[in-house]
Amino acid sequence: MTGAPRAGTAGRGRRPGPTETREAILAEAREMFADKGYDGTSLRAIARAAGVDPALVHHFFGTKEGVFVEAMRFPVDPSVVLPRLLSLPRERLGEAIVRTFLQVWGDADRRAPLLAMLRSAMTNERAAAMMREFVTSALLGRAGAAGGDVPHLNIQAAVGQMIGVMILRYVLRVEPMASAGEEELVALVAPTLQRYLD
Amino acid sequence: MTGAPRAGTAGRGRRPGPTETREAILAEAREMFADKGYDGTSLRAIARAAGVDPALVHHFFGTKEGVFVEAMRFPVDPSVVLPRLLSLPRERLGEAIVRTFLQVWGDADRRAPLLAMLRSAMTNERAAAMMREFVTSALLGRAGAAGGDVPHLNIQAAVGQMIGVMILRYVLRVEPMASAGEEELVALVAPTLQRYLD
DNA sequence: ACTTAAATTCATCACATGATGAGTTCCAGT
DNA sequence: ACTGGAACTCATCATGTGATGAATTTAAGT
Repeated sequence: MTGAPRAGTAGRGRRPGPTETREAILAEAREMFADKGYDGTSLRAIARAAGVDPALVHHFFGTKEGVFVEAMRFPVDPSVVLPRLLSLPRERLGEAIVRTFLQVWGDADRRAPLLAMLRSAMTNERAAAMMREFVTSALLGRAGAAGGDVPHLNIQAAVGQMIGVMILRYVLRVEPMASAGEEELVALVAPTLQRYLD
Repeated sequence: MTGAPRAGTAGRGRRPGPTETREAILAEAREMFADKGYDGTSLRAIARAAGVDPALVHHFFGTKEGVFVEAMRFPVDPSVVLPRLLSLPRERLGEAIVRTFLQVWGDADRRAPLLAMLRSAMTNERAAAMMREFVTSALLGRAGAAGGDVPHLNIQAAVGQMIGVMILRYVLRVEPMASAGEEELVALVAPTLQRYLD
């Protein structure tokens, strides 16, 4: 017997076969950041969840912020979605936006990075800066460039409405907001957006 | 010379004169909780800010949660404000609510506990529970009891709108929302609330 | 004046955190 | 077959965390 490494207690060194550990770590990281925010998530907890030594996380991503940045691949590209929305007939804009939000947030995988961003931005200045930047340049910038005559303040009121609803629905999970149906919510808040953006 | 304690390096034991340290600690705590949320604020940081030994914080409040609870004396009593709002003529409700929000949040001292609550609720389950409870029983309960025929979902949409705006204004501090005037905001979002609550 | 209680610090505990450097095992290109 | 690098763990550091118990000084109650 040539002292083959025990199966259960995989020791040191590279594992045989192809490796997908990096992706596994990222997946766990996304989930934990979404759940606890940047500051509330520890490298070691991520490593533990991925069944891996903390140093490996470091090996792949260098620093905690490195993990965060990689984990934040946005699940919705504004440069794709916004033009599509803006090309719609004006009177259907409100409804289309609400539907888009509900669809993206309704899917756990696409919701995770958004939740992570939102949670982290509340207590971490760096994350807040990212989100501020997103709101101002990705949204306001593009909407303005598209021949928009809508005041920035109005756009932000609309963004605020959506952020608030998402918080009540997915962070605080208050009823009945948490389990309201898509149609119900569209009927309720689409007119609000419509009014802001007219 | 009777080895009188040096003035600068106050040593052990009680300080002469009347004592207001407890309040000082609470004040710093409120500020830090508002700034960083529950998890982001450390007992030691509070103590440092108050110029006091960490153990003293413990002496007064027992545990970190104890500090939080004491620091969260709500600066607005729903059982006072809500009836006043609800007794107004229906068509001025939206405006009155927006004005109330802006007033309370405009004052740094009254804003602090609210910000603390909001920030903490995003990452801390216990704080989230407090806030959920607040939304459901303090708001929905009371509004329902006052002969309100407004669906809960509508009320929550209104709450969401206000939460979202406050986040953009006071947490992310995006412009122009951050420095918009009271009248401007009233004109913008009062009609939204009015529609939800009609 | 004496005694109890409150206010305050000091010295610790046990534990979690992010980071680093070195060692081991395997894969891929030659 | 050899070798460079990638994957992976271990041991360890310095620091920060919430909590506790004892010691000291002052204020209040009698």
